[in-house]
Amino acid sequence: MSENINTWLSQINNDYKAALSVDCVIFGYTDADLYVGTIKCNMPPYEGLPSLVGDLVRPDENSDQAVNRIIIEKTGFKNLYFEQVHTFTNIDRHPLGRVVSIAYFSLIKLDEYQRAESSNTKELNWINLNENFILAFDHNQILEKCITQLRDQIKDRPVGFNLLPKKFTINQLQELYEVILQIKLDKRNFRRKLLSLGILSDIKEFQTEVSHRPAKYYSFNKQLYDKRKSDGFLF
Amino acid sequence: MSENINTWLSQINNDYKAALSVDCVIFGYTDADLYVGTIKCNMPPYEGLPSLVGDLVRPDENSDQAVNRIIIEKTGFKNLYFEQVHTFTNIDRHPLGRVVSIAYFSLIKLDEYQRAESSNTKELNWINLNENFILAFDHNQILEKCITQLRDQIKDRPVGFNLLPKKFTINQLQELYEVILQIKLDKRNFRRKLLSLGILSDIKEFQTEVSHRPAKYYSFNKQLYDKRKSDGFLF
DNA sequence: ACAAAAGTGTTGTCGCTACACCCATGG
DNA sequence: CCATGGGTGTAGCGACAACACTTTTGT
Repeated sequence: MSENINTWLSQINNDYKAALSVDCVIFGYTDADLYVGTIKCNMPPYEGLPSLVGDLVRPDENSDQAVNRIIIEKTGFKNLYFEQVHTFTNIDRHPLGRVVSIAYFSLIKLDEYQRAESSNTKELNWINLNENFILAFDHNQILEKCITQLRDQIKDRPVGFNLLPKKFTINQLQELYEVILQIKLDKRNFRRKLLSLGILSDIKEFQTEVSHRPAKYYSFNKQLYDKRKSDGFLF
Repeated sequence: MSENINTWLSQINNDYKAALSVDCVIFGYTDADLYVGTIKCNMPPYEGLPSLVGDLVRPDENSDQAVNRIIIEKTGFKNLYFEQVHTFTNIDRHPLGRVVSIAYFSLIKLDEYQRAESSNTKELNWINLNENFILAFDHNQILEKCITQLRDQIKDRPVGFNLLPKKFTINQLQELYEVILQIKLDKRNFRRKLLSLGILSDIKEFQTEVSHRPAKYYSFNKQLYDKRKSDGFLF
């Protein structure tokens, strides 16, 4: 930091301060498509446009806590996985003054969201990422960065596992990869690869009430993952 | 953002604001080792400890601009490549109050730094990353995150090229990789791999005044890189 | 002629891709 | 018994790792 405490104390006042906000890119996915959850912006000059879900970070919380709060508020999900992506600091990014925004992404299975959607959760508008659309503020830019990051991450980190229910089938995992990366994967190769990583636990459960051969459920084994990570690499 | 402008306007005052700072992890490398550039902290309770180079972001600049300013101040290098890594927001991370810090990393060849070190650049203390040491504030944590990021990045992005002089030899590039990743690489395989990427230009120049066979200089060809990136993947 | 770093090819292995059919269940 | 998605094996190819000697320059 600066060499002099006094410099600090004086600078830290007034216009050296900024409002701190977080913006969440909440991805929602179905069998076929990837969406982003938005709300309607009511601030000129962006009135009426969709915007990402965000809020100011309160004085008594850090940004992760703020994100957690917002996600619970908007989706009702209490332990959703999320990651910090990038911080946007352009001086004119917000009409009301200097607002710095820390961008996060998260991901949710859309039919679970709809099933869970309860009395008190505010409704999100889901926009299909295959369409073109304009968001308020610099939110298109934020969204782009988050999409890129999500795609990069999923290729060499088990982000996908954090994003699925505790138990899932290999095919569900594959669908998630396909939707995120927008490519078609080979069933056999995908299964072989993922199982060979040795980070999935066979929990000896099967689907029920499906009108076809029931699939085996697996869960993500974090211990094995951490162990393997400390040895060498992964994926 | 929030649904109501008034919410915004009122909240944005007072204790909802934070001081905004950047901290730079300036890596320095030699043939054999990787270092981090530090200054001496004079703020209790961390007085006397080394700390990362950082400063407040001024009201008229964004965080990238602040980083650029700091790097020029401390190293004299005008176009050093740098990247944003992560933002640290814990409420008690700074003794003087709420200071949010955006972490960046950069990288410099140590002998160039020493050669260029001029009258007006403040001196940095270079700490070898193989040693154990304690930094002021949460700077050890910031440093860790930056090291991880640098290692991850270099594996699948041409970060390395941005970090070298405009013209460099393949062996210099290899040394950089070896120092950063802390592994020994095979000369032939490295050369083959890098040349096969097709993003290096042979600039038809050779080392001079070396008492051994002079090496060919290459430069990073950004056009080729961008082209290749838009086709498919890379590395 | 010697020291010092630059530069060069081949072979085995492992992981990825491509591809088509049988299995278990519900209706 | 039919429809639906679950689950399996193999062969060819390409990328990566391992490995030692010759070349060019300065002294």
